Amino acid sequence: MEPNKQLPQYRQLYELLRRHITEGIYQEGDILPSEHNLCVIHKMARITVRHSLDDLAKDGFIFKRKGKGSIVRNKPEGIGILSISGTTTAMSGENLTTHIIAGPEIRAWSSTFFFPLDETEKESGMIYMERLRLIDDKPLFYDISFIPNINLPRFAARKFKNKSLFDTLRKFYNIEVTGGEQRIKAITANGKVMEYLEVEPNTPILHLERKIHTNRHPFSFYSSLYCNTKDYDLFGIF
Amino acid sequence: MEPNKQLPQYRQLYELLRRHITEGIYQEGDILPSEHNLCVIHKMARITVRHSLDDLAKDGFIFKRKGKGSIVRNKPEGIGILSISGTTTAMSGENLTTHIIAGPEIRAWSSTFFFPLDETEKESGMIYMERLRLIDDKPLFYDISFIPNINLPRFAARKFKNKSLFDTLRKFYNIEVTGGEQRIKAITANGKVMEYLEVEPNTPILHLERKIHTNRHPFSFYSSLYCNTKDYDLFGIF
DNA sequence: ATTTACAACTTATTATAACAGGTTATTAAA
DNA sequence: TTTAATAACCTGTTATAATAAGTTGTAAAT
Repeated sequence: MEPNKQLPQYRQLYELLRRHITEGIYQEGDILPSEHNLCVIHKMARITVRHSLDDLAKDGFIFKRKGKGSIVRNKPEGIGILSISGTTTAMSGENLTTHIIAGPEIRAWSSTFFFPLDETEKESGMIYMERLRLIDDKPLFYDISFIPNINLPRFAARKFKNKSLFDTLRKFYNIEVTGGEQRIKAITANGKVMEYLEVEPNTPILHLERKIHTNRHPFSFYSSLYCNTKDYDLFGIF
Repeated sequence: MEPNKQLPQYRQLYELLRRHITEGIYQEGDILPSEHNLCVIHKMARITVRHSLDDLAKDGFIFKRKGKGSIVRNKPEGIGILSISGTTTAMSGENLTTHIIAGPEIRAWSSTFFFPLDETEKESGMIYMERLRLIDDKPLFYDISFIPNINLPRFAARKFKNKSLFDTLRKFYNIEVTGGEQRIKAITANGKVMEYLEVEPNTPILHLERKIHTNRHPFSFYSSLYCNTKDYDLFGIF
């Protein structure tokens, strides 16, 4: 139960290298230490190191060339929200703020929810939260979160301003995001979306409905995200 | 050089299981043979089997539960275009047709291409192709492909009607898609997009710009895809 | 000066092994 | 009958090892 045992080794190395890349210790075009060197440095088996590097590649931080090494990528211009990262960590460099519009508060599920729910989730109700993400004080995301109210003591009382929901879940509840599924479509702005994103009627808006899986089975949470892609694109790696 | 050595073992098993799932040999909720059993059946090491299963999970065909097994997923309603698969294979069950609008023909690159190009790509020109994908005779995708004209003999002469570009590249040129990057935004229909997708002006349309990486470094190809998400969502796993 | 051969790196793939911990069904105890 | 312990399965994680194959720089040969 010691804190460094909380995360599996491959995840620890992933987080370390990712931090070194985002902090600029490794820059674009730099070659990371070879897999063998990483083994020696961190006292890990090669397969463990490779697991970390494969995840870094999957998330777009590096690409690998046989016979050469693992090369740090040019950070994509867009927003990495389509990857596993939450929006806050993906935008670390820029002037991103978060505004709480509603909640967190406990509600009952809507009868027409956008993902199928199991009985446990339905019975427990959910924690509802509406947040607005702004870049340089211009609204960009309007995010509605639905979090099943299962063994999350004091959650509704927490403050989320400028904090990543992902980080909060990890830090206080040991919940790791392991993946998820999403539906994406283009809609036109109206009603609340129009109001919060401060756009004209019928502006095209990206709508994502996401189910986010965690390491605490079968705990998932849900997000309905509206994004004004006029100035920023969403960016993803596959 | 024997044909079954062309693909690495983990890829062969991936393709086999994927085919068995899409063909219905394994159905939703079924549990695949355990990793140990797959080892015995296919004479592979466990780590190789796991590589295959991890890829199947990444692409949304199965999910894994510790202590239980690898469970076949309910096929998502939407379109798995955000995964590594091309559109044709992702939609195998439904009435999907492809209509060639322009090309394939050799052109010069536009000076304002949506991804940065290296010198080799610029010098070689590209193969240009416009295709329309229809489901039940209703246009859904309008896809513009840009393929660097590097060592692809007779490519411009090939017929692509109802054939996946991905499959053609794999079959005739041994080019495997290994991943890619994409930018996503919502736009309003106008001009060609409006015409081909048969929508009213200002209909919201999903626009994807994709760079698709292959096993033949540094060969990538590019696609600009417009999608009418009125009746179908795009679906992705992360 | 140019080419070729080779050594020394790298990642890619595969193999075997072990232990931790979740799930399920059976068995034994209450 | 109900409950608790247990065995037998499963995946998750880590470790060590070996071979194949791509890349690069150096040294030898031309």
